Amino acid sequence: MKVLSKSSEYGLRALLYMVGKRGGEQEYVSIREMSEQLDISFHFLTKILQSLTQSNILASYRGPSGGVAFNIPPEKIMLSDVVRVLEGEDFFDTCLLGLPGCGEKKPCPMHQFWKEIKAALKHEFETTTLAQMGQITLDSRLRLMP
Amino acid sequence: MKVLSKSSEYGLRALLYMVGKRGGEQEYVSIREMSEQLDISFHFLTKILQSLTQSNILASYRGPSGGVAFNIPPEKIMLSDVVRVLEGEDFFDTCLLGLPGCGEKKPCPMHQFWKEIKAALKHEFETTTLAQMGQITLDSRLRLMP
DNA sequence: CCTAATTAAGAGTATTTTATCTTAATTAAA
DNA sequence: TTTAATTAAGATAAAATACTCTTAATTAGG
Ligand code: SF4
Ligand code: SF4
Repeated sequence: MKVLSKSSEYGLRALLYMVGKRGGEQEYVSIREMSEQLDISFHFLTKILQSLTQSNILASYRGPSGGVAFNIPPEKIMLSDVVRVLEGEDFFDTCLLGLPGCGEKKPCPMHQFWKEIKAALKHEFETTTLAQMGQITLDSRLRLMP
Repeated sequence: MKVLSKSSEYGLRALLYMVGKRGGEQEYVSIREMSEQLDISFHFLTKILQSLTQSNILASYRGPSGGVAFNIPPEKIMLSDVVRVLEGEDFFDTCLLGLPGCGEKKPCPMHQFWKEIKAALKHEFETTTLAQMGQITLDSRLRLMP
């Protein structure tokens, strides 16, 4: 059961790395550094973070000692914000069986159940911030989980 | 959020078609017929059903008026049985962030939540039978949902 | 026995996702 | 002002998934 694409996975890992890193404030974090620390393809990660920059979740700065930084404090960035950018707007609105147009009229026996699961997932993503995720996450997970 | 692969989607749709079809008993249903009625590639569907046959969920019969039939009554086939065959054994055992080895030691803030969601999903799939799904499903869904 | 209808099996193709490579633009610092 | 470090952007390639084609095996019925 693959919930998130590699893009989201890598994107989140990078964002969590950034949360863990910023001791004082808004310093630009090098994408190269992150790609090496997290063992993610540099160019791939660059693109992922680019789209987060274009969505104004991150700000970027080119040139030596450039990188990306939070454009919004991570206490205010919900996981759903990230996922919506990287997975698409309809991420929380799919049919369990992969069929289009979840029909309320004559639902299958899983419809109600799936509806609830989706709502729970959505709610959790919409109420969990990057900062919360970051609390425990940095080296205990990001580096050690292959 | 793509939960099931196309294989599972098509496989389930075919199985539900079969549930809806059998008026009396165990007649072999032609794969060609199903592929046309459900608008699924014949050869692709053949493979999917082949693996269900190899897993003894279905029985097959070659030659004129051959096809596939339930080897087990659909009242006793759980959705999880089908999904485990078509998606793999570890379908219900993945990490939300796509990282391997769900670690109980220092879990991220979503770990417990995701664990519960997974358990709920698993439970629902393990307690819902094909027959239950079939009750309402046949033409109201299978044909009309593109 | 012969033919047509069917599933089985495996090779081959197409599409999507994931990853890499190349070049351009920007910026700090020597 | 030159150089090196960096992100931006787009082309290309590899891998995974989804789908198609070809051939073989099986079986009912003429
Ligand atoms: S009724 Fe079932 S199959 Fe149809 S859209 Fe709802 S969950 Fe999906
Ligand atoms: S702690 Fe979070 S990221 Fe790690 S395995 Fe559990 S759910 Fe996945």
